[in-house]
Amino acid sequence: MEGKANIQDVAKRANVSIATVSRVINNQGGVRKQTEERILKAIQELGYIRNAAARTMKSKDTKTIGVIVPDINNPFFPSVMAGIEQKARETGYFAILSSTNESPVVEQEILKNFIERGVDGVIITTANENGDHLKQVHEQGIPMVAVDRSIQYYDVDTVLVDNVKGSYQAVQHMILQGHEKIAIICGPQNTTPGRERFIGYKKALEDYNLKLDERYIFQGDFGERSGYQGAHQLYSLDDRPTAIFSSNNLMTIGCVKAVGDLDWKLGEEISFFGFDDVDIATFLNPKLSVVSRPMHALGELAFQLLHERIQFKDPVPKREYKLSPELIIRESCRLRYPKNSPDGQSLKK
Amino acid sequence: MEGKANIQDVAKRANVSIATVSRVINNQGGVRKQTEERILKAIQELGYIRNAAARTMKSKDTKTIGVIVPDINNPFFPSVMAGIEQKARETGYFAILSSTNESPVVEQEILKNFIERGVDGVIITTANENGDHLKQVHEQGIPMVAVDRSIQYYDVDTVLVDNVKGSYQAVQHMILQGHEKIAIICGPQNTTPGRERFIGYKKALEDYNLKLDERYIFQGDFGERSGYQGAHQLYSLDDRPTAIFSSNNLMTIGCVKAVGDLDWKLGEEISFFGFDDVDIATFLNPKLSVVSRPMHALGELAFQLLHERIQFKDPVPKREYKLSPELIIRESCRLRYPKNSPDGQSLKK
DNA sequence: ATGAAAGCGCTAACAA
DNA sequence: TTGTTAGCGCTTTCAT
Repeated sequence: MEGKANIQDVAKRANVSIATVSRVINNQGGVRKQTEERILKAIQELGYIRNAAARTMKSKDTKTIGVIVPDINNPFFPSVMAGIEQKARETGYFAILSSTNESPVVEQEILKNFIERGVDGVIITTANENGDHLKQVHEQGIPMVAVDRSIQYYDVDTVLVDNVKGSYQAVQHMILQGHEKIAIICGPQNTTPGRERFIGYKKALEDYNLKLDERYIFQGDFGERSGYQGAHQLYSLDDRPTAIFSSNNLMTIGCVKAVGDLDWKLGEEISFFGFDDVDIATFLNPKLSVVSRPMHALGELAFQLLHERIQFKDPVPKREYKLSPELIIRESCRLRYPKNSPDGQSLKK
Repeated sequence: MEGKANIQDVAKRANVSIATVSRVINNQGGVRKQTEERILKAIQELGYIRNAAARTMKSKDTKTIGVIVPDINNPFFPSVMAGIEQKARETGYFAILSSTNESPVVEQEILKNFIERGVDGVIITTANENGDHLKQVHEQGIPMVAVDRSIQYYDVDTVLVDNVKGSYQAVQHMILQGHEKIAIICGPQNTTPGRERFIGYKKALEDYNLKLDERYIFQGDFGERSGYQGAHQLYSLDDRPTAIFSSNNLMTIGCVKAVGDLDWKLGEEISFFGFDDVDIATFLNPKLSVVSRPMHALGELAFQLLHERIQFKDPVPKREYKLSPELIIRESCRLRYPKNSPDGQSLKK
């Protein structure tokens, strides 16, 4: 039983033809009970496992989907992946995962590899929103859905988080707490999340008649270090902000670290709101308030859309979903003027 | 160029035979420059991508390895995976990843799927150290290496972290700081890491002539909740410990949370050492001292061993590596008796 | 330097 | 109910 038994071997041992063996392997019925048992036994004894490559050559589909994420070390993605995998498994699909390390070149390679392997579809958070390199997938007629980052030049189903809404609500919350000098630590403006979270911030200020103050806008890069620098820079201002909104998890960590190092009293001298929940949020005193994204749901929905595309190849027009993030109000954003503006509503436009 | 061009199409368009096309695809040389260019052009125009399934049927190997981890949401695994992936890519291999959610049943399915796909090897952190279900891999002659958790009934190359050493050193450090009442929050004793970390603890106590005190041993399950409960239970003791060693990251988080809730002064009334570094470690005051595992190196080594097995099918005897963890001394473990025992050495056996 | 042809292991249409 | 057989797309001798 060492090595590789094939369908022939099984057929021989069970004294039937390979066609019959194939029938029982695929549960197609139409095989006498007795025969089936004999075959099953042979399979058992031989330790036979069917060769997917050979199968794929005939039946075309692989029941496999490819998943590409940019950074496996960012906890956001494993969570999304878990959602995808679960749904996939339930539906009889198998997900193969790969991480690009934010490199478009690597992404290209992986994509090609996926195509070679004949994946039935791909779910991707691209490292290059431009999307030229995704053309090949399109051309091979392989369904695709984008998660968290949209794709510019191709119409693909997309599942996003409503970044604008999330940051709008966070900033709104701060405003209603009485804050007027609200700073933002931005993400890169050439990424969708970076741009959108900034837009939400601006919109909230505008809606409440607060003017945008350049001094309170720090341009970060989604990395921890830039969050740290951001807090330092804001602290160095003569007229310091009373609240900070950080655009992602890593910058939140850096920012909070800096606030601690500066002995800037969190929740008292400086209120805080972050985009994306982080482990440390509940360990700090006060606990961090954050915008939380529905990661698992994102993954589930992505798979669902993909699966529909795989089943019905009809050219349904592109669909785009925006899931709402949730505000988790903890303790890091406190009333600015507890005496003067008890409900904050007085500020409302 | 829509759909699926195959080698035939390319051959036709370039006015050559499929054999010649195959030669250029695989860089086998022996093709006139001019012809090659014509073929390359045809490939380009047709958007041809070779069919891996068909290729595998002939040439046997897939240049693919399968990686199985138990919990993709535990940050330890993505780090290990990153190490594997990097090394694999460098070597021309492709890694497909899958997570079992600690379910032996799912693990079984994934394994079968990997075999069907003809992976050249598998790297696994099994959800079931018993290993019976790994027999099939063995029988198919597919090389395998175990990471972080060993496998009982089969001889496979194994890459572990020296858990005993790590916890020994951590506890030793506490002892040298003057602590005598040192508690441990254990992991499950039916897992290698759980057992070994407990052994290191016991050994350290023994070497320094401290007796094991049942009251200071709390049996956890590697989950955050049990860490929380552990700290509570230890706090409830009349004769409280002066130091706690936590056996893994999640329990560390729970434990520290409880210590905070109990207002048990960390670093003063209660010293602390944890196994595995955690994000929150440097956010607490005092900062947490921890045992840190070389995750990336673990992954790299695992791939390297696997690759050797794949290349040289000779039955080299099983190899087992234990990488040393590192002590990261921060601030959570302080001198117990700064006056009486300035260097702690006096305690030494 | 190039081509013809034999399979790899499987599925599915057609026969019996 | 079961068997025969024609490929799927590719790699790889063996000829030419």
